[in-house]
Amino acid sequence: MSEASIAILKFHNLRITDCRVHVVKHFLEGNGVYSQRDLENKYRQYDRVTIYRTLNNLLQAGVLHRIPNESGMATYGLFDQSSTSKHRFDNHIHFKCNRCGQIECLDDREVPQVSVPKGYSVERVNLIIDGTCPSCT
Amino acid sequence: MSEASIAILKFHNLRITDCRVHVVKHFLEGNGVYSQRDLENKYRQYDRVTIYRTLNNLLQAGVLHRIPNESGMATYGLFDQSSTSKHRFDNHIHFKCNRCGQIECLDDREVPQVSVPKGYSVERVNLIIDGTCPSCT
DNA sequence: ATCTAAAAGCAACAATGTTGCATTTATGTA
DNA sequence: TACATAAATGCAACATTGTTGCTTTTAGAT
Ligand SMILES: [Mn+2]
Ligand SMILES: [Mn+2]
Ligand SMILES: [Zn+2]
Ligand SMILES: [Zn+2]
Repeated sequence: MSEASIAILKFHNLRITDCRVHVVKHFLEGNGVYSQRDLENKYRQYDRVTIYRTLNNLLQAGVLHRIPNESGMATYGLFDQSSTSKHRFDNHIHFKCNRCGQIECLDDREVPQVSVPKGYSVERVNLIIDGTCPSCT
Repeated sequence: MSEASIAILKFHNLRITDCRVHVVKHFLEGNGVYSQRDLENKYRQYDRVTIYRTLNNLLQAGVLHRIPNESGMATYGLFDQSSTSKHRFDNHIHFKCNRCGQIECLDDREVPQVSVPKGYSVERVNLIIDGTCPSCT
């Protein structure tokens, strides 16, 4: 599956490097949400600073998004890469299981319309749902 | 305004100490959301560990709640203390201004009903809106 | 006034984020 | 293919935040 990974990097005008290919591949295959820690553990061959910078690069390029997290450790998810997806550059729902800790993107769900007080303008909406996932029920 | 602060601590069966009174007072007066850093800067007379533990105590007692934040720094807000508030122990909306960085609780807004895929159960919903606040428009 | 559990202060350490710099590498061009 | 150059990597160093253990101090009950 390096092909898909490389294609994504090329599409975003990023140089093809081993670390980037591996990281994107990890997101593509896992279909989940990962912290820098997760990637460091998986790919010991790269310096943690390289992974840190890789994540930042992918974030800035719009390949990944960062997910707000009350634990204080940043987590990252792949943007839905299909051009038809409404959620590509859009609002987003995440589900966090309070049992196993797993965070998932619910890409297929619509973020409900929200109203804000007069004077506020909305740029992005992050909806984070806590609860129990199917595997932990 | 120490009175209100002390009343809250008593209500939650917490000992009345200078640090706790100051911290709760800060939240009461500011009506905003603050990080440990903010409180350390404001109240230099307390050790940062004391403020850290104070925040944790208030969190556990249910005086404060912690707000998910993609920056990786924990932020805290006061729970609406009015007993009639629907949001006292409930779901919650926060607004973060991308210009000035200020985070606010929108206590008077309802969190919209959300549907999750089959097999998932919802315990809590956090809605974080990014945009521009009235002062920065 | 005394007692005791709780809180505060201090030192130490862990985890994560961040930057500077020398070296290596990817990629466009001759 | 070889070369030039900007970008990426690895490594060291440091900043910030979170966390714990232990001793001293203190709040609140008796
Ligand atoms: Mn996501
Ligand atoms: Mn709040
Ligand atoms: Zn689970
Ligand atoms: Zn603002």
